[in-house]
Amino acid sequence: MASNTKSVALDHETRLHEDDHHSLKLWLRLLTCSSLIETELRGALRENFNTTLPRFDFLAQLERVPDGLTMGALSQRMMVSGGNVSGIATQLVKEGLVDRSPVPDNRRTFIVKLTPKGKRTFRKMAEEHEGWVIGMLGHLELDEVEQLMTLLARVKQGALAED
Amino acid sequence: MASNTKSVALDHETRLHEDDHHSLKLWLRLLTCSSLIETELRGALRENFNTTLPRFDFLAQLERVPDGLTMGALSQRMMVSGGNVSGIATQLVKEGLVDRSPVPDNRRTFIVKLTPKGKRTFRKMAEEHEGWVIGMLGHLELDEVEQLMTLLARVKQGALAED
DNA sequence: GAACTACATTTTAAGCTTAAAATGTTTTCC
DNA sequence: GGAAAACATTTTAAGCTTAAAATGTAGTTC
Repeated sequence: MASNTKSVALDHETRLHEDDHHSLKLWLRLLTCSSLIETELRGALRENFNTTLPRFDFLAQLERVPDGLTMGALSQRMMVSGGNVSGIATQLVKEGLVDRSPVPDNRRTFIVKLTPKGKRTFRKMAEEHEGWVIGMLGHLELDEVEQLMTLLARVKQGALAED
Repeated sequence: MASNTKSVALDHETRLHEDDHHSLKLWLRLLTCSSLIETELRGALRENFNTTLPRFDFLAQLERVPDGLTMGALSQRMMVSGGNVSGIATQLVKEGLVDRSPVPDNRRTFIVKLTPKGKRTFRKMAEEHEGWVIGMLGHLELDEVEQLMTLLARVKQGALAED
């Protein structure tokens, strides 16, 4: 017996001091959780589909909006800089998964949308992707998930207010 | 009246469908929260101290351990690849904030530790850093933080089990 | 309508990050 | 003790990411 079930993982939280503020403890636990999940998803996407998380994210946002999105809207939704989206778009267009075309009324803007190939490719990936996420979070009870969603909404609120 | 308090933020969650699995919804809310906080902290570190989050993280881990850490231990705690830590170490050594020296008994390993200058520099940054984090998370009640810590421990557990 | 300002996007330069290969060291195992 | 495996770190190449500058377009204001 005596298998030590206490978590002794080495992660962001290791840097905490006993007397650090609870906000800091919370932040580092949050960061540890998202780092773990992100690393797992990135690896799975690479091994199974030879692609990356930002590319997947890009396609995921577009799949939700059949009429497409402007570069700026996509940048907001992906929570990354405009320049970043620009580069990823260029690649996905070259790979034939995405179409980027000008709009008639405003020559500054471009609309990106999935091509049929992009839709097919994304759907295959999305199915497995969901499975990986459930593999990591599916052990939580439904009421635990609900509590988390509510509490994280409060976190989001506070983080957004800080701008 | 009638100010719409409902969040209409554009973020990772925008890509969700109504009928997506609750695990996926939870993951995207978690990711949105850490993206928001990370972006805020990155910007504040740059504006106030002309430094970056990974550099700060590196120093923070070392400050916790006066005797220093091996490159490998640091890599685990920062949750990034060894090569990544290697590059950051080279910079911080050049800036005089960190000392990287061989250990006598094992010529493969290196121990990194803060220099006095590194300690001073870090402490100045850490104080403000804590303030920024409290600015974003301090509005949560103590019992909300406790619930989050418990629930996120469950998330962490599930994400770790997936290896 | 000319000048100014704001906007949408792309480009650029610098730094972060990873996976994989390379290097050098230590341990294991016959 | 020599070969093979494991280990710790660094290097490399490719891709991600950002802030800031550049480009081109639209709106505003006098």
